[in-house]
Amino acid sequence: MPVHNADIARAFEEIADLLDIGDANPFRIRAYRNAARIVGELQLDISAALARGEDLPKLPGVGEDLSNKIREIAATGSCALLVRLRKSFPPAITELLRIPGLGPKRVKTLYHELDVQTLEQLHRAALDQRIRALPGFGEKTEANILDAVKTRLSKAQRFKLAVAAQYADALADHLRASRGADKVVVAGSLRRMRETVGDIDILATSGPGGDVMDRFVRYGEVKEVLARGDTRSSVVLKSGIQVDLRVVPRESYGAALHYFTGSKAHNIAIRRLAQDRGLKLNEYGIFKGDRRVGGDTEDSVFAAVGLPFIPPELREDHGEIEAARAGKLPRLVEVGDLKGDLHSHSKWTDGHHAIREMALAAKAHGLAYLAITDHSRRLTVARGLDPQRLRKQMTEIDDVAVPGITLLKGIEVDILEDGSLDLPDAVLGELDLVIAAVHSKFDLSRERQTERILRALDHPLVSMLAHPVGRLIGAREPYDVDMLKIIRKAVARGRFLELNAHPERLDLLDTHCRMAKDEGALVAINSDAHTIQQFDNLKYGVGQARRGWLEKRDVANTRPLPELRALLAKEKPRASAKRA
DNA sequence: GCCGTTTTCGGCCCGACTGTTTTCAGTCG
Repeated sequence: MPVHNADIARAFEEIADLLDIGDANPFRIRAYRNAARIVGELQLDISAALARGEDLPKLPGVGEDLSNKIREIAATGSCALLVRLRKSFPPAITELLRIPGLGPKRVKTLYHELDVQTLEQLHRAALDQRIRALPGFGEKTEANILDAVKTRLSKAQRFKLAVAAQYADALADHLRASRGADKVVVAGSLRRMRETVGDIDILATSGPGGDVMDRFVRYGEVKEVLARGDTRSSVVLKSGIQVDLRVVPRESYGAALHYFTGSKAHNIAIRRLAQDRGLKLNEYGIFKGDRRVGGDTEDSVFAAVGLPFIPPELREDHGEIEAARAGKLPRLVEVGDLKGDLHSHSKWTDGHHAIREMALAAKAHGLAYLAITDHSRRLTVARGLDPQRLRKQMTEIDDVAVPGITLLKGIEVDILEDGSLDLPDAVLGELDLVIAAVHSKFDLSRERQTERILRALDHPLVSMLAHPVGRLIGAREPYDVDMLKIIRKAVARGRFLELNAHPERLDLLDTHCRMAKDEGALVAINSDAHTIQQFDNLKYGVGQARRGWLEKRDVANTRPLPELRALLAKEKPRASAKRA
């Protein structure tokens, strides 16, 4: 059984948790948490690399000791320290740390005084009112614990970006009408365009005497107020999502926005840089001694540590600080760069609108070309097209003339289990582009699934691979594939990789975008629109692309139509020549 | 546990809110 990076990361997290409960040196604990994060986000498959005889790369914050532990876990699946720690505390106890309000100190007390080891025992202890008598606990704390355990036992969740954005935008609008409110902006992981968010962070600036905080906690959607202060409050909305609001003076806007946008790892790295320069950075500004030297804008925060502005999507401490210092930040792709959309559906299969309506909507979104790519026959639930209906559809596309936008004839053709395509070459050859997609047999082994897709990419008529890992966020796991092999095949054969912008897909993943860029692949950011409204989703695809460091030149559909056609033709020596 | 043209020892990001306390520990982001 191979040990994945995630397994190593999980082992380090558990060590950190157990050390935490055991009152270890906080900086030692931090070292393990840092290593867990670094390993968990690493592209390189560690155990595979070690198995090939390669050495571990130098990882920041991972020294000799932790490197040895990584090797140990990669080889054995565990490590001696973890085994030893598990003997000093019951292993399930780390679950208790996930309860909001419970940290290592309280968990330790609960364990020593009440022998609480599991969520169920915690629940029982709270119901029996045994917790309130403990030192440092009280009735209120006990009630909060009981509440938190109940929701935990039901389930905690993350929200999809597009869903959270709806709640956030509505609430931000509500707050903008506050007395004294100046700026109201959504920050946090939403601003960084993460595919899911755990909570919503909103920042407001206000002069004295404003009522932003009052309006916030009295907002009609609020189910519960978790905390209420002058500068910070937290609420839970009826939808279950938590929202934190921070209010700062106007001059602190930039420092607060930077701080509140995160990520945490990025913030820590930037604060270290500030420290190195004898500066102190907090959410109120940049300080030299007691003197405030900046912080009104985010630019001033970066400038204080000698860096250019770093776009929010890059702020994960994934090399953006080093790139900024070297003047090598990417110029990230923007929504306005998109000239067309290469994946959409119509009433012919499972779309909801006619081809003409889709064309008008795409044009209204500023696009110059749109590919109609309905499903192929195997997808019977979508009334997939057989060659006959596909040819009929081509005729209709020829007849639909919407000035200002060009329609391309395409298909989203199923990749069958053996890697062959669901329609004959003859009809595929008549199209402008062919998107190949996996819609069945998601659970093939990594080897077979990868081979299946590689074979499809080798097919001379294929232009692009749709939603490469096939996951549905929160609903279906990605299929197991060797993405590096797939990306390299796409490069070798001149195929595009899709970044499907549908909020439930966002597939390519951000990490795969970066891999694709490094390998020189071309990505196409497509809406996969099934309705005229869904062209709006392109912004989420662009957000994901930006998280993956993609620039305009990395994205195929930023090209004007003639260039795109040339790419499609060049990379597919086919059709006319073949039929001749 | 990591790290270093000011350091191989002594630092390690920084502040807000809650609840239980009478001045602050614990937790969170």
